[in-house]
Amino acid sequence: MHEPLITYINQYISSPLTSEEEKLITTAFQPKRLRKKQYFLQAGEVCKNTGFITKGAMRQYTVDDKGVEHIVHLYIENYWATDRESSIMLTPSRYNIDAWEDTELLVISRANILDLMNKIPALVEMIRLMDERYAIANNRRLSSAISNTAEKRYEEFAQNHPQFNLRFPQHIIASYLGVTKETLSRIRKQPLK
Amino acid sequence: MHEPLITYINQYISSPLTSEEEKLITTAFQPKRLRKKQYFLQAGEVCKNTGFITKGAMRQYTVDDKGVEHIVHLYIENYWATDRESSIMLTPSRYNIDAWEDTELLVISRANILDLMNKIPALVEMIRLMDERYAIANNRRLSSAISNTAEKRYEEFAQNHPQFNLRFPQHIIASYLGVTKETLSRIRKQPLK
DNA sequence: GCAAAGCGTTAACAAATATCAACGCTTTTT
DNA sequence: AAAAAGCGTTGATATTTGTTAACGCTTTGC
Repeated sequence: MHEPLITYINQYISSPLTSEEEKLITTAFQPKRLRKKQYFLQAGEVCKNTGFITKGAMRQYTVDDKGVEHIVHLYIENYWATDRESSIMLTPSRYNIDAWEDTELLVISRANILDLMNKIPALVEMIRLMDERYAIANNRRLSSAISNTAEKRYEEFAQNHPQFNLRFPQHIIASYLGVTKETLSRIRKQPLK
Repeated sequence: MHEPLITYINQYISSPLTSEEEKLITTAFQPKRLRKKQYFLQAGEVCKNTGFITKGAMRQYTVDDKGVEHIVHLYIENYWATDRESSIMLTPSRYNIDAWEDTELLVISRANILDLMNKIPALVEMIRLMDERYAIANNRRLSSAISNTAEKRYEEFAQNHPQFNLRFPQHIIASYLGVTKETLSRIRKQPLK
C-alpha cells in the first residue's frame, strides 16, 4: 500500500530509506479512498493534510462570484495534493480539492510532516528538492500565462503535460489554461502550424 | 554594508546568527553595484549567482518573438534576484535580469550557497521558509492570472504590492500584469467601484 | 540649453476571447 | 430501457484587450 510512496521518496534522496525510516513513514501516512467528486478539501476550511496520490486523479480549483470554477492544479499518481498556503499560514483555504476519479491517497497531517522531518533528515532534503521543482514549474506556468496567447499556452501545456491532456476532459483543461471550453475547442480545431 | 542581509536573515531564524556565522556570510556575499539598465543576468547565460538587493530596484523579464518584454518579477530592497530554474538545472536562462534603478547587491554563487548551508544549519531553515513564501506568492499570482480579468488583477496587485506600484512606472506594471500599457491606463481611468 | 528619450493618455480600429444558445453523441444513473 | 448528465462542437454576437498612431508633458543626456 505504501510502496509507491517509498519508491517515490527513494528517487529523491541520496541513500535509500532504512527499514526503520520506512516504518515511521508507513505509520505517519494514513491510506484513504475518495470516491469521484468527493472533497479532499473544501474552501473555507483550514487545510490540515497533504495527500500523496497512489491511484486516481484530483483537481484544485476556486469558484468565482459567478459560480465559475477555475482550476489551478491537476493531480494524478505520484502528485501531492494540498493547499500549502492554508496549511502553512493556518488561514481558511480559497480552494476546493476534490477527486476527479476514484482516488487512493496516503494522507499525512502538517504536524506529522514536521515530526517526520525531525526524525528523518533525508526528508528535509527531499522536501527542499520538491519545493525547488514546484517553484520552477509554477514559475514557468506563470510566465506562460502572462506572456502567451491561449493557443501558445495550450501548445506548451500539451508538450509539458501529455499525461494531463490524456487524462482529463477538455473543459477541465480549458479551465486549467484560463480559457473557456469553447475557445479551447476552437484552438484545437485549427490546422497544426 | 552587509547589515541589511544579516538583519534579514535574523528575522527568519529562531536564534540570531553568531558572530562566527556572520563572518562566514559576510565573506561569501560579495558587494556589487549595478548602474541603471545594466544586466545582472542575460538570456542565454546559465545563472550562476543570486543577488540580495540592499538598495535599488530590478526586474526579470523575457523578450518574445516580436521583441516585446514580458516582466515576470520585480525586485526592490530585501528581495532576492535570481533565475532559480537556470541556477538549479544549469540550463541557459530564458530571462534577463537588469537594474531598473542604480542598485546595490550582495552576490553569492550557487556553490557558495550550498557551502554556507552546510556550515550554518539555520540557513537551511531560512531557505525553506523563503521557498515556502515564494511558492505561496507565486501560486496566488498564478491563480489570479488564470481566474481574473485585467481589472481585478490590477486591484489585487495594488493591494498586495503597493511598494511596486509606487516604485515602477505604469508600463512596467502593465507588463508585470500581462496587459498592455494602454489597457492599464484605461483600467486606472475607470471610476472606482 | 536643447534634443532625445521616457512616460502616460486618448482615439479609431482590429483581433482575441467570452457569452449565449443550440445540437448530437456518449456515458451514467435510475 | 429511458432519462439525465456529461462532453465537445458550432454559430451568432458581445466584450475585452491589443494595435497603431498621435499628442503633450517630464526627465535625461549631451
